[in-house]
Amino acid sequence: MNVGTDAQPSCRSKPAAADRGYEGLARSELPLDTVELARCLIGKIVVRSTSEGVLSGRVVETEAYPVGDAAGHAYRGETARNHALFLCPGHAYVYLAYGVAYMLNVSSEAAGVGAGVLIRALEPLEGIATMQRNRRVENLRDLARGPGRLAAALDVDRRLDGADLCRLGPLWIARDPREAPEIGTSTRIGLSREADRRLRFYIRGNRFVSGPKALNS
DNA sequence: AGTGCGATTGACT
DNA sequence: GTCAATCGCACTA
Repeated sequence: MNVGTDAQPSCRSKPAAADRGYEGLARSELPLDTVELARCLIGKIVVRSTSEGVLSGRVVETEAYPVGDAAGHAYRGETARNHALFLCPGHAYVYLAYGVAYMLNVSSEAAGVGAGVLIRALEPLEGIATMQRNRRVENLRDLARGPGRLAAALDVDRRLDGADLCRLGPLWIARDPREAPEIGTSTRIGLSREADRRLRFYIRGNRFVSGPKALNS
């Protein structure tokens, strides 16, 4: 539980070690601003390192939950559950939605300020066979299309809440050498409050993006 | 202590 | 397209 929250000097970690050809993202490269971070994370690579091996995928869809957003979990202040949202940028906030699916978020804003970015979908890259086993699904397109599916594919749950994504470890973020993708914008998915804000970002035309057609144009 | 309700998914009509 | 599953949290009393 709560990997990397208390004991580690988490806001000053040295980043950027390379592993398996990926180059880790330094915390200094992450925008403090939640919406900017949501855009920045598009096209980055999430790397999950386990005893089974390495799983990875390219981020193709995110949603921002900025300061003052009534739909955000930090809206009513800090609690035991949402503590990780109040860490400095680049920490994992993982929670269980609907009692059914884990959601992987990246903390944003300065330490002490609660906000974050939900990662909603990945294009699977490495460890596809393991992801297929984790998800009990064969179809590549369905492996990590949706926030709960993504977490299941990567074997992410509350154990990784608070993990520092800017350090090599069980879960971290890397650059993608590919050219920057074209990013689309839409309203967020599955909300009743703040439903009209266009805080969802995705790679245009990417088949691993979740959500209805109407939101993916 | 009890209730309502999700940042979803998978099964089914 | 509809809908139940399932559980932790926030809120009321």
